[in-house]
Formats: sequence, C-alpha cells, structure tokens
Amino acid sequence: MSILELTPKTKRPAGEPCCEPVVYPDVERAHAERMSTIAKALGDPIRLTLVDVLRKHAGKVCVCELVPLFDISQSTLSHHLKKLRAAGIVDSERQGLWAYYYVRPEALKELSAWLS
Amino acid sequence: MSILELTPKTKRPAGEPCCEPVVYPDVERAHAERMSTIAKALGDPIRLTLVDVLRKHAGKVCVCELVPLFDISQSTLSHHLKKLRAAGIVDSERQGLWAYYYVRPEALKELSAWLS
DNA sequence: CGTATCTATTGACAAACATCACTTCAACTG
DNA sequence: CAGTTGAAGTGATGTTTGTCAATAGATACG
Repeated sequence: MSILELTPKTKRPAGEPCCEPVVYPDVERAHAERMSTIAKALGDPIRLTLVDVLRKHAGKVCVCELVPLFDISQSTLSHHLKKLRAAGIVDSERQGLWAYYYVRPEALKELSAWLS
Repeated sequence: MSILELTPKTKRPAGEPCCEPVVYPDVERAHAERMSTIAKALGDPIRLTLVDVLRKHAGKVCVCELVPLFDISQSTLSHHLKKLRAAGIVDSERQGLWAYYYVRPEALKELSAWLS
C-alpha cells in the first residue's frame, strides 16, 4: 500500500511515454475475474434481494415462496435463480414438486474480503 | 434470522395459495437498489481491477498510468471510468492536461457491510 | 391413466453494454 | 497563435441482458 507520489507531470517531449505504468501482478487477473463474476450476479436488485432473503432465512426456501415477493413472472424469477446458480452463489435441491434454494456462503467470501 | 420451518408441502387444493410468501420489509428495496448498482459497476473485470489499483495506490492515479494496464483502447477505459463515477465509486480531479482518479471509500461500505 | 401443479426452458424482443475508430475539447508549449 | 497532447465524447456494431408468453418436464393426486 504505497502512496502515489504526485510529481507534477510535464507534457511529454514527443517520444517518451506519458507516464510510468502502474504495474500490477498477474495473479490478480483470475482473482478479479472471479470476483467480478460474483459482483455481476449481484448487480440486479432482484437477484441481490433474492440472496438477501435466502440468507436471512438461513435454510432452504421454496421457489413458490419467492415468486410473490417480486413483480416479475415465474419464468423470469427462474432465470434469475439460474444466474445465481451459475455464479455459484446459490444451489438448489428438489423435493417432489418443489425446488428449494439456499446460499452457498463460501461463494461470497472472496468478494467480501476484497471489499473490506 | 429465523430458520425456515421445513413443513413438507402438499399440492395445493386448487384455490389456496401454494405457499406463505416470505415477506420482506419495504425498507430493503431502496437498499437493494443502491447495493446492486454498486455491484453492477464492479461486475466487469476491468472495472473491478481499476478500483483495486486505485485503492492500492491510496491516492490519485492519472488516467495515463491506467491505460497501459489493459488491452483496451483509451476511449473504452474512459467509458469504464465514467461508469464507476456514475455509480459513485470513484471521483476525479483535473490537473492541467491530466485527470486523476481516486476511490470514494464510503461508496463501498454499504455493500461491504451487507456481504459480511 | 389423466389432469393439475410447480419449475425450468425456449423464443422473441427491446434495452443496455463493451468495444473501437474517429472526433472534439481543453490546456500546455514553443 | 499553431501545433500537440491527454482525456472525454460520438457513432456504429455486435453481444448480453431482463422480461414475458408459451411450452415442456416432472411429479403428485384422484
């Protein structure tokens, strides 16, 4: 965590590069990729609320309980759940006619750690 | 934080609602909206890396130092910075020809708190 | 077996997005 | 002032996204 030195820049003399590029380790790339995937999945108010509800109930919640919470069709909700599952944030389990969704807590850890 | 009771459901008798909806307070709505806006802005690997670099340098970083970090054109980078600014995550300051960007730390607090 | 119920998938479509080449704008330099 | 340089804006383009209506599975019930 180094502080950037604010040397007042001068217009470059036609040939030299403008600035020293701020290099960053290549390790970060996969890291950033994974975290942005999670963030993207949370980047919709409905999906974020879904995760919130699932977390608050700390158990497995039936899809049929989730549908009436939003002003969207059942198929749209199913689509959002699929995205959350694809991102690894939730998983589901079938019991007869019903599908129960739950949060995979470890999925949010990396992003959470980076943010704080 | 209540545990969901897993009463085995029965097929509804044609008229009754399927399930008790899991209600959530209306306060959450604006909350979710704000946080998903932040998450969406972080939902791109380039933007997330930008925020990472800006945070690591804990000061103001010149755009010209950011450009060579990515395999994208200058105008695309400018576009990403604009999105981050629109989300309130970063802000910029002009000094002569150069533009310096920095993270507004409070912008990430709400999402960070929710995630942990 | 036939039908109703819950969930997932498909197809369609408008809106948003990421990207680039090109242009504009502001400001420094000679 | 004229030319150059850093950054932002524009227009175009192909991709992704959120949404719904309709359909398809799967399973329970009578």
